[in-house]
Amino acid sequence: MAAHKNIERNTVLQGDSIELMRSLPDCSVDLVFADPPYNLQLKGDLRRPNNSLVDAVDDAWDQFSSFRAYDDFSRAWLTEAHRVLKPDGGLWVIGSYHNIYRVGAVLQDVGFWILNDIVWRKTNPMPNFRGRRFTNAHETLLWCSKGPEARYSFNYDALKVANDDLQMRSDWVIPICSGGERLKGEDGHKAHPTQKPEALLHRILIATSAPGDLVLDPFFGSGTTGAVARRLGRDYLGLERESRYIDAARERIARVTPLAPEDRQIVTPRRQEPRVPFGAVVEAGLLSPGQMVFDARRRFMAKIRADGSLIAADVKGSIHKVGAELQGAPSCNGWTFWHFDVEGRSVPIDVLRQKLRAELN
Amino acid sequence: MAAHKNIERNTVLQGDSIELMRSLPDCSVDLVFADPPYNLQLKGDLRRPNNSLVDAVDDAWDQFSSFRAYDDFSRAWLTEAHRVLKPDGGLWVIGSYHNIYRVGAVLQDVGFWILNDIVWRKTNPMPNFRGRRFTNAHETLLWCSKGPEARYSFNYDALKVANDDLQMRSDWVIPICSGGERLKGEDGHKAHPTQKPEALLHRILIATSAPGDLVLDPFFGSGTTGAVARRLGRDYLGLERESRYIDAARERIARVTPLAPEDRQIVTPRRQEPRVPFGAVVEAGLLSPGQMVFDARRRFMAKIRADGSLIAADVKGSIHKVGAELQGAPSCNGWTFWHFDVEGRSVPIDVLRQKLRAELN
DNA sequence: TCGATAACTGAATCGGCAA
DNA sequence: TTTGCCGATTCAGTTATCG
Repeated sequence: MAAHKNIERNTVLQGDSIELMRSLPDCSVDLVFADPPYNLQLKGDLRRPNNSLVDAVDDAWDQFSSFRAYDDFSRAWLTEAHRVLKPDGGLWVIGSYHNIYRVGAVLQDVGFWILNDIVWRKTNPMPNFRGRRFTNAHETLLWCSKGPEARYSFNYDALKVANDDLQMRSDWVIPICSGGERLKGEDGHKAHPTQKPEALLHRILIATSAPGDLVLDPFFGSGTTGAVARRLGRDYLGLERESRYIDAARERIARVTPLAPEDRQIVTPRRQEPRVPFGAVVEAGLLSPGQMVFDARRRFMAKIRADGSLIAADVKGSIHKVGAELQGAPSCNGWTFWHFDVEGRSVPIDVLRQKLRAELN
Repeated sequence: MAAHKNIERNTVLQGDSIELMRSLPDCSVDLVFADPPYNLQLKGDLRRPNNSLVDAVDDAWDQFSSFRAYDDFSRAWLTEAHRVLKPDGGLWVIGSYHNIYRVGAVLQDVGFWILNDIVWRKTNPMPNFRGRRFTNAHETLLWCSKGPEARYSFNYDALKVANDDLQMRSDWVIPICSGGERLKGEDGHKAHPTQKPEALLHRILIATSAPGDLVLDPFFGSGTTGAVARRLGRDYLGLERESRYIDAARERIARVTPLAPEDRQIVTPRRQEPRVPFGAVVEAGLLSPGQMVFDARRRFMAKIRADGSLIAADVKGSIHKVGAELQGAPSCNGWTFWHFDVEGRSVPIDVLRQKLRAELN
């Protein structure tokens, strides 16, 4: 067996993912997040009805000669991921219908055990311009443990609180990565063709890792995993072949401010409420972990945490629960109770739900 | 090759799905809908495509042998489905994370071409009682053509209209089958463990079949496919092993009232409207040779000639070709690009085509 | 400076028919 | 089998431009 290096944390290694993984020791990472090439098989150009050209993913790294070749590639990196993962660790893989059925079958063959498949429902997908199919409005994530009997970590209560005390479902509604979050090169063009939204990684890391955990991303790309890991106090190790992506990722991660430990804490049990969850408001960046909220008359204050829970003195939980307990009331509608500051004016957080609701539906 | 029977329509055949499919002729069905089992008792059930028995019984019952056995089963029925399907036919398969990645990989291996994966998002899924995973709130459907170059039928316009004039997306929000729709046995218990909602089949049949089409369901179960096919004026052929399910399904389908042909009509696909050449508009005197047409913003002008061609400076040809060349675009729909004056207002020439179409019926 | 409007963009397996 | 032509086809945004 090859000599395995100790892992240096919070770095990006340049090279072939599979070879680099072979240099890592057994059972050394807590979580793997992988966004492998999708093997899109695009033929000609595609134009919008207004004749503009769609900027397709036609990079060499996404080209495979056959399903067989793609399966071999998948088996190679998934085998290494399995070896490198701690016994109680977790694996996440994201893909589309082009590749996820290949990847899913191979990861089962390699020994991983699927815990859930998660659907990322995009609020703003690209339309089907020719009207030949359904709008391809989602991507799929597979969440796995190391084997059928393996233990795994899942912060059930944190997610439930972030989801307004309802169990988090297997379908997640999150916009695609665009606007200010999207990394641009010096030419103003997108720095990476398939940058993932930070909200997606935020939910994944909150759900299935703890502060101090080591997260391996073998297809690091623009470094979304690293950026969110750093913000949430997780360590990361990125593997990436293209130096231009590595440069962009390093710069991006350096700009991230890690949250204070108390702001990334998660809660202990409890429960109830309706649609657009407060956690989504936090994930969307409309409010930030660490930011304060208060009631209309400023008698009570609470601090927002990374999982979408609130904390005030000895009370912690959902926006509803914390509001109720502070008032000594049996219940409370946190959406209308809690406010935040916009240029000195106090505004109920419900406006953010309405804003998000408009986006999500 | 075995002698293949002619297909009797709107019946349920009792027996092993794979064997029964082998008795059907090549290229004889328009659509396959399959809800394959995945809780198989791997005891002598499974046969390879060559009809040999899978030895899952004797092997140590491990993950690998069970996946292999399930793959063999999937390959066998998907191979037959592919053979039996017409060249322009479609395939739908529904499954959950337990089996859909096996099925998806095998159907690609067998030659099917994935057109979309569809997420059936359940509004009322069963909660995760132990709180160890995300609420499993969806199932996955795969929609395929017979191959990468194959044609397929898709009623784009009907779906768009049904969706408030927005393209139908790949995520469908549909409640699970319960209440009055759920078949009950004499004991009051559900008659079938995985009865699918009729709303799901309704959308599938409207989207990818036409009245009179033959729909094959090799795992007929409670007969949802048959019931919806009958209501929508499609023919069905069900295959099912268990006689108790067949009895329930036949009774159920007999109670269905087929829609009147005019009620199952869908919007006329715009692509299928009768073709009207621009020359016919000129011949009908709706526009005159010598008259000028121009684009909406009056950046380009052209003159109509007697043969129904346009001329602008050094460019001449069809309404489409001249529009494309003037814009420097690869193509152009001349009907919507070119306008003419009616009482000072600028109107696309497409209104004249529609007028002519109405006269021609 | 501001509001209205135009232009641009996103992991996309995106024609059919006749000659 | 290949070529050429007809003509059908987009949603939710963000950024840039114009008045």
